[in-house]
Amino acid sequence: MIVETEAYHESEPACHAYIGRTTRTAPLFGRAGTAYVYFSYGMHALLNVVCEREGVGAAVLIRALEPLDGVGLMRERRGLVRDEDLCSGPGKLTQALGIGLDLNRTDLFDGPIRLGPAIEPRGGRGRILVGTRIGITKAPDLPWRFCAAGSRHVSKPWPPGAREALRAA
DNA sequence: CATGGGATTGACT
DNA sequence: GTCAATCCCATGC
Repeated sequence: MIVETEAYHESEPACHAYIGRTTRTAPLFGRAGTAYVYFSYGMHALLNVVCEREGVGAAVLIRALEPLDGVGLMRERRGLVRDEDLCSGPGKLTQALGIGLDLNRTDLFDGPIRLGPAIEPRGGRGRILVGTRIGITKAPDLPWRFCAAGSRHVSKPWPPGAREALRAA
C-alpha cells in the first residue's frame, strides 16, 4: 500500500522534465500510467508514475509503502530489518520489490509492476497530510509531498507544520 | 571525451 | 550530527 508520494511537473526545476525532452526524460512525456525508473546516486532505482497527458512532463515519485504481502521475500532482498524499514524510502522500496532500471517505460497497469485500486487503511477513512518535498534543492517550498496520516512506514517523520490535504474524489 | 551533480541510504561519530 | 559509495546522463569543450 502506497503511503507516501511526491509530485513533479515540468513547470518547476526539481522535475527532470524541466530541461525538456532528452534520452533520460523522454518517458516523463509519455502516456500516463507508465513507469519512469531512473538511477540515483549511483546505486538506487527510483520509481515514478508518469502523469498528465502525452507531451506534458510530469510524474509522481513513490516514496514509501506499507508492506501487506510478500514480506519474507522483501526481507530477503533488504536484509533483516524491521517491517517499517522495508519500504520506508524510494530506494528501499525498489530494492524490496526488485524494481530496476530494466522496468523503465513499462506499463503500470498491464506490465511487470501493477498498480491496484486505492486501499482503505485500517481503522477506516484515512487522512492525507501534505508537506514540502524531500532531498531537493530546487523549488523546495512547493507543498507536493503527500502521506498517509499516522503511517509508521513513511520515509521521514512529518513536521508539525504539515497540513491535511484536500482530498480528491 | 571529461566533468559534475543528484527525487538516497547506511554506517559511523 | 557527518560522510562515502557509485553510475547514469546532461553539459561543455
